Amino acid sequence: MTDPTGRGGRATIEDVAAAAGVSVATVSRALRDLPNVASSTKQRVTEAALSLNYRADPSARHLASGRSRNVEIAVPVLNSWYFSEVLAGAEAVLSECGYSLSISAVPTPTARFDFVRNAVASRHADGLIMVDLPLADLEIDMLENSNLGVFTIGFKCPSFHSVLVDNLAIGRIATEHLFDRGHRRIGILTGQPNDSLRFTVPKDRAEGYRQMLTSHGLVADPGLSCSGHFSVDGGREAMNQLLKLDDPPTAVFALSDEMAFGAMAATRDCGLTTPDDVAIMGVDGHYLAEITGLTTIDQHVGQQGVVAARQLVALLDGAVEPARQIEIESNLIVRGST
Amino acid sequence: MTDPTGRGGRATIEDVAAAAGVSVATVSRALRDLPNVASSTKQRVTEAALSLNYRADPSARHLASGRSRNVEIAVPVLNSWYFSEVLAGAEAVLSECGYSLSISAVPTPTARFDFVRNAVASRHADGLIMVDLPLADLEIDMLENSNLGVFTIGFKCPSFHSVLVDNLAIGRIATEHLFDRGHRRIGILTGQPNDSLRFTVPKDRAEGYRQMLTSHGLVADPGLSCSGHFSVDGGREAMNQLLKLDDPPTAVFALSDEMAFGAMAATRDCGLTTPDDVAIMGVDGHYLAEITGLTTIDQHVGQQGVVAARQLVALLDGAVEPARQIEIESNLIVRGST
DNA sequence: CAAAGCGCTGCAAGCGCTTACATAAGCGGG
DNA sequence: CCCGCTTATGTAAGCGCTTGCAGCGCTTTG
Repeated sequence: MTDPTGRGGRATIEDVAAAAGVSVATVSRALRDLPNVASSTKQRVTEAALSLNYRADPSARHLASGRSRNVEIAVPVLNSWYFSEVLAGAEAVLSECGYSLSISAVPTPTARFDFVRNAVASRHADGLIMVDLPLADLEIDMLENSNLGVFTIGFKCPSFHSVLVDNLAIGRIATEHLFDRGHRRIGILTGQPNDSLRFTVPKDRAEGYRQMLTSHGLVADPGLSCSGHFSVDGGREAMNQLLKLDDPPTAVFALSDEMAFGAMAATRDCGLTTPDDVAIMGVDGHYLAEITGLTTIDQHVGQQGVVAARQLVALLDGAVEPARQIEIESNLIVRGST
Repeated sequence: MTDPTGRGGRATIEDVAAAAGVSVATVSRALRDLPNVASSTKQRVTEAALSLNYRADPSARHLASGRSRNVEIAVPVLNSWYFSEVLAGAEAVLSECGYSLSISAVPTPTARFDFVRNAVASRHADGLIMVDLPLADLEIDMLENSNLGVFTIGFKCPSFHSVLVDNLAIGRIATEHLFDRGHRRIGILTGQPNDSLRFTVPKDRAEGYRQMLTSHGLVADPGLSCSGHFSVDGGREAMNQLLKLDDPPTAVFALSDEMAFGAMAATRDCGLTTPDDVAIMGVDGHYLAEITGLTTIDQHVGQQGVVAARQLVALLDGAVEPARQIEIESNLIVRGST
């Protein structure tokens, strides 16, 4: 088993062919379960491949067939709960389907442009999954002309398939929940207005919030809205702003769980308690929301990665025409913070 | 710019050669800054490549040169703060150095074996980074005979280069800190004894804890030690055990921040407060430790990924012989929980 | 019984690069 | 002025696969 070929444990298709007493073409066909291979031959080849620990070279395969069986996933940052959850979901499906997964962190518009251009030009992947990276027109153009399979997660792009949550509904459900709890002064911690990432997400959720207030005959008080970075610190700072008000809100809707964590910390630092002095809720279904008692709206992040990967594989394997837009359901989880 | 070649935006080296009026060999050399290319020629080639948006096909390059300029990183799970932090650090360095990054989740010993075998046989990467995945002898054998560059993070493996923290010291420092705070009944939340992942980590940290107690003339009371899964829930359950004791510890050393989060939740659920009723500290430098006021030992996880990647690139590029074992410093961060 | 069809296999031409090796200039010294 | 050396470029042989096509032996059919 240890290095039978003397080439670093690596056997080529020719070694297998020699061992099985057939041509390389037959080996290739047998190992890929193509038709027109006698079952006795297939068995001999399979055994030879197994005993040589043969695995087809992905690069050679790519070069010859035009398909790399690799997909690349781009996220704004890697060290974030949200994106690692997506990654985990996608990886599970892709490895299961025999695809390899490359990752890239794409933190700026420039990096995004370079990423797209490189993906199109180098063609090292058959498909792309872009997570929370709204594309510029030029980038869309390049991708459209590239015959790469493209899926987006977290933002809509008419040219490509996408996996989405209904952020409008999320905003409404959250606000409704706080309203049901008796709150009438409901604040909101939104994302940075000109945040280059997660573009439409905060906008839509905030819009849902406004809609729900309106439908209850309330008006969205701009004074109760504070924007910060989509992060723990952003939430903390924004919350501090709201708590400084003469008449602060009795409940706050944070647009992400991490912002909500920050808000809870800010609240605690001011000597206030949750939910008595101020109720707080977030969105995401963060794994620490349970432990911190945070009410949240679970948007099944891992599932988004799973679905996108599954559909992308279907697209690349040409089995079925996958749905162009898939909505992942989200659901309210009520905990102590409200 | 949009699809000048009519081939999905993809130009080959031949297109560039034609555009620059030279042979493909010259293009290849010019674009890789090899010597013996006239600077005028190099410029013409560079311009042609730019205007065609040419990027060498990585697979063709791999096939021809034997080097893939790809590294693969294997982690037990992807959706975990720790591993995503490592990933982020490694990705930043690798992409900077022109390497692509493939990832694999390797949750079981079987998966690990398959991963190693596949990496060796398919040879799709030049190098491997194994994070917290102690290798079996057979796997070490395969890798040794494979001329893949191998780096390990979080565990020692004499055959390969590794990036480590001094877990013994971490255990000592943590215990010392609690001792300094006046605690004499110091409990510990350790990892599962037969946890197939993060093998030696809990063992070493617990050993440091014991050493420090001993050096202060105390004995490690086995009754104050409780093992659970290296996770929030694991910490919570283990802490619940300790709190049920007739004479519970006044301070608890959790072997990871996530366990500490669980422990804090358990404490709160019992109506006790931190640090007055029981002090708690963790290890990691988790991004939510600050917000939760958790005293921790920052082990600079992202930095571990950075260093491993940087050294691996040096190894693969053959520039310098990288150090075989690199220790990342860790430092105590004192917060409200103690 | 010849022709046609089918199942299985081999041959060989690439896929887009890299890299030995060959070749062609240009240049200075004997 | 020729030889040998250096420098710049081209030629072509792969790298390890896939795949269109041809070919072989059989069975089926008119």
